[in-house]
Amino acid sequence: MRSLSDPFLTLHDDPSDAEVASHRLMLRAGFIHKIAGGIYTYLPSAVRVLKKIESIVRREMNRAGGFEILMPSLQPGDLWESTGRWEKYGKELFRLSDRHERDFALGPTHEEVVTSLIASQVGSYRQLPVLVYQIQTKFRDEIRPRFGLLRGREFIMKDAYSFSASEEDAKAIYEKMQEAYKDIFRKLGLRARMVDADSGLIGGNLSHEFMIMAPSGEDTVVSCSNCEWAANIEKAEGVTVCPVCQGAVSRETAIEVGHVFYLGHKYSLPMNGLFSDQDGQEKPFVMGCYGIGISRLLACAIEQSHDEKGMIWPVSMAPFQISVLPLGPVASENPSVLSLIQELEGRFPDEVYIDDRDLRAGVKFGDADLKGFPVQVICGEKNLSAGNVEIKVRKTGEREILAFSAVSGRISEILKSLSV
RNA sequence: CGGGGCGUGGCGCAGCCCGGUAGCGCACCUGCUUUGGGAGCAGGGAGUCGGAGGUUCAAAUCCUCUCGCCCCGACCA
Repeated sequence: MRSLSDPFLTLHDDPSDAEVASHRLMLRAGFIHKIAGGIYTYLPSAVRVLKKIESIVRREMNRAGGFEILMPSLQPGDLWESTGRWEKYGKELFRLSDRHERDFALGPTHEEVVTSLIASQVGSYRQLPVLVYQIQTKFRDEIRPRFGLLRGREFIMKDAYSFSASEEDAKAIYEKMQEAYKDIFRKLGLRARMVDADSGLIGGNLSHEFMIMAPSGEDTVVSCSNCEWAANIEKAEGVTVCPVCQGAVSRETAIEVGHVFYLGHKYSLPMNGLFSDQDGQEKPFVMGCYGIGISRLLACAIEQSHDEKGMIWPVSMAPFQISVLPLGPVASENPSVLSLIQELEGRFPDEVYIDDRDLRAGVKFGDADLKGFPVQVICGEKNLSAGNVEIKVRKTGEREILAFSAVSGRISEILKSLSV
């Protein structure tokens, strides 16, 4: 991709209405555009990150035996009546009515829709367990949307739902999903921590959250300095010593990026989600549900990895892995540079961003650091005339001067070393 | 919903207290010079001052109402 054709500008000044790093940097770097409070357009760079997050999530969900579906956002009110949540969900549910005055909701979550789906498709224990998931836009009329993509009224979520014949089977899936989530965050290059959690409006009596430690977090995690125990403060109110090993506990702010719930019969009972068991008896599905905030992860990655100059993307999520900066008027026409670009595009397909704008070096450096692609290839005239180019690693600031022929091989090594 | 703050070209702001018909920096367009860390000169385009009422000869400025946005608290991926 070439920068000349990129219509979305970067900003030199910080936007006045953004406080936290991810919000500020995404506005400055041209990743998002606000249309109303808590509602954003994702611009090309952000979309590329979202697609990368989605593809990692999708791969792990499929590996865990999930089937991808896509349920409607527009949901009939009666469905919500059937579980009592039309009342209980309160003001956070976006409600609307059609031309016949029938009630509808914009889905904030999909337990009702998915339970009615599976109830209609699955009648026998032989068909169980079932794991379905989707990646979709959710709507929640938040009390206070804030911090850009960290708390929006419209956001992208991966939600998965499991249906099992027995409690044991259901707990096995629950544990499998915990492992899948750990894999996902590790592959994304994020440091996440699993903690005991309260299950809130979704319900059930067992749940764990996945937390990204960050000063801008709205949650507080209480954790033991001695063993692995950790919990959301909501769950660990008043706790002064670790309940497992009696060790000392400390508190840290964090951002919730994933949540797994063991639901039991909470939705299957009121909604008549029944199957015939081995003994011919009708029994309710034992359910679980599992969410990951996809668009929130985009913001979290920045919260967890940035400096005063801008974003520092992990290789797995970077909009582009490589940016090429030809400096000066003749560098972008230089035949060696052109063939280097061609070579890079061949070896790293769709991962090369070329800043071929006719701008001063400082502007290009500033934008490259702001956008934070992992490796910068700097083609300045002095190095060019000696047959060399410079490589800079965004994360460490390390620079190397290399012959043209060595560049793409060296970048491969660097990307690999950054990925672990 | 309570408390605080803010709405003036795309972005950041000044002007408001003390009314006189809109200004600065960045960005954008044209030309010349410049070219390894956010260049210089010259010229140019762009704003119903969030909206509606009111006071006044005259309102960005004063008054009333309203809408929106941000931050702090009670909810959540």
